[in-house]
Amino acid sequence: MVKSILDESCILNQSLTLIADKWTLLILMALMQGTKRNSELNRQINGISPKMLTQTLKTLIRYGMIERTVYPEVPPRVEYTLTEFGKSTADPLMALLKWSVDWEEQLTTLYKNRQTGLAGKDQSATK
Amino acid sequence: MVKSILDESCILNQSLTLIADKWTLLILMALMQGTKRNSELNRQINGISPKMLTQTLKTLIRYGMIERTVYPEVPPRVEYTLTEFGKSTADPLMALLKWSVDWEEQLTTLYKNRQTGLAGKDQSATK
DNA sequence: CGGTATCCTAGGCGATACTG
DNA sequence: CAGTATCGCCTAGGATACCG
Repeated sequence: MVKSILDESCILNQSLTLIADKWTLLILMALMQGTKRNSELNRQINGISPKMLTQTLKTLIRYGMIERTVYPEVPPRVEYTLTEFGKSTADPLMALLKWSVDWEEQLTTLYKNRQTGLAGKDQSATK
Repeated sequence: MVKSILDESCILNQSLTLIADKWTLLILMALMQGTKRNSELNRQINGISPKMLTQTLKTLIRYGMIERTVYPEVPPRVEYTLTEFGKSTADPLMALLKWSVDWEEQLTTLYKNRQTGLAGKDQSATK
């Protein structure tokens, strides 16, 4: 009997709307290791653009999931740290990581074969 | 020592690209209860449009996460079931559900206050 | 009922350039 | 180095209407 799942689906819907985002999750995951600077995150998160980094960080600050600390130094230094709320995402995130590793083969294959465009679309323009 | 997280971040990136989608996760979650019909899913998943339902189901079939069964009856009946691969998402999904319930208050507040537009934007047009 | 096809708009997101 | 602002593509995804 898993009826409760559907009862909760509304909450799930909300949480997914808020954080079910690739960059959001990747940033949270990266910060699980501890405080990091903007440039570190930029380097470690494969493929994120500076714009999306800053933007997502700001959102996470609004959410109260991370904290921003500015050090008044000459070469400016800003550090980001997880709050307790942010840290609380560790459980689902680790479960997801484990799953990703367990199914790595399928996932990699799917990733490579994933469609750039849409299902029945003409692919002649596949640059 | 959590270095491995970053080493795996590429796989995480891949899996997130594939399934870190609100509707995808909601559908998987709904099917955890067992086989379901199109209309059932449509009813139980809060706010999904028929188009997104069909589209996401098709993607999940391509991924090999669900199976589609057609019953050649007069009022057509089609059922969707999780494959083993699909079922394997139960762990991360349940962890996420638990987290959502644990932090329900914050999430609901954030959800209500979430911005429709962008950060520093003019909100005079907030319809 | 289940699914497809078309239209159409908001906004995600990269690229680029500029401030402190 | 950290961050903002601007432009512009291009896609997600809702609304609507039509087939088997």
